Amino acid sequence: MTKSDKILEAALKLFITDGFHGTPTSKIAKEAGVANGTLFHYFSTKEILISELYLNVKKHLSNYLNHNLDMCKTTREKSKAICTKWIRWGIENPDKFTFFQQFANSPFINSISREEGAKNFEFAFEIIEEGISNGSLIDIDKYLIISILFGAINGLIHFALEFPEKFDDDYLETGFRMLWRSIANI
Amino acid sequence: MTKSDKILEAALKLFITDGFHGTPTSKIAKEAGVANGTLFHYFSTKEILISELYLNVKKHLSNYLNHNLDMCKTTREKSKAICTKWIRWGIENPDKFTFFQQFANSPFINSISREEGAKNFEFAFEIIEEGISNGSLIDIDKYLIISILFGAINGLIHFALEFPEKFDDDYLETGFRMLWRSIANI
DNA sequence: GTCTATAAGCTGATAGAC
DNA sequence: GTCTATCAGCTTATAGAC
Repeated sequence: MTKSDKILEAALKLFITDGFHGTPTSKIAKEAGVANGTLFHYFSTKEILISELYLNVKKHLSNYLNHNLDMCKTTREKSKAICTKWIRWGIENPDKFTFFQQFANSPFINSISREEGAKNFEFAFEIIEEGISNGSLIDIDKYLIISILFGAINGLIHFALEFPEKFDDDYLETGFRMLWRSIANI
Repeated sequence: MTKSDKILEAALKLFITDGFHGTPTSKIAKEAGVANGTLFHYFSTKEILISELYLNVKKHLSNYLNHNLDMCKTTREKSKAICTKWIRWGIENPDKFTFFQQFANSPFINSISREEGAKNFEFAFEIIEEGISNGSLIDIDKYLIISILFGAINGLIHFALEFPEKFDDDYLETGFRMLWRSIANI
């Protein structure tokens, strides 16, 4: 593990407990086991460190969602794969999930363009588009479908993180059935 | 408007653009048109100021949701009233909504107990319970229903704030129909 | 209650040796 | 690339006059 990775890992851990501004760079360096100056060698400002961490986590999620996705044929299968994987990702990576939510609801997100935000997630939009044109999804704005889906998935992850004993395959089944009923054209 | 209210108003405005730690108390006082010391006369620490603001906003939302709710009879009517009002509240109070989201996803929320978080929203849980027992809602954990609903409503508000021209009565109709289909027992 | 003045402590970032 | 030493500026909070 490179020093750069150690710094990002330490930052993630501290950010979710103390917040962005509440975490001094000195503390990040200490937690990462590197000198203060080393941090600024890799990330010239604190803000750059934060956005690189965000891009990192976003990439990690999109890779996770994309994995083996081409094995699914119908819109429903693809949607199910994405939704359940997303929830799994949240449960398996609670720190990354929390950071993602924190960042998405922080003023930092404004410094990132909408294109950059949607980058690596084009495949999700394509699936929604495909579903609308083949008639399996209701015919409304694809961004609206994504917004609702995204919000509901966050809700499912929040619940499962709060009550871990209730999380199992059944939970994923039930959860997806609820999501699907809200967007399916039936 | 009291000085105390002016301080809270200024804090809300600054927090959503600069973040909690990114907003100095001196700036809040200046924006509110009061002296630095006056701020600490009303709120002995910055943290207390932040949580009081949160309780304030939460109360504002719950009052908004509760208004004339007893005119609704069925579970569906009550649910619809709450969901559409919640979305309206978000559109009419974008600053409060943004602050609420920011706070809910910040480390500050951890200093507040779950009971305190759910306070003033007991009526929503009661409606869900009622719906489950009278068979109009699917029979799953009420906290799960709330989590999904809450997430999806946030998604609907986010979308409407981003594309204000798409927000109208039709939007609320379509939005609620989607939410209802996911939780209704049909 | 409201203000001004102030301090102790911390923060992001730099300089320069190795 | 990595470290130590250091600073200039800002931050929360207090003290005390009015």
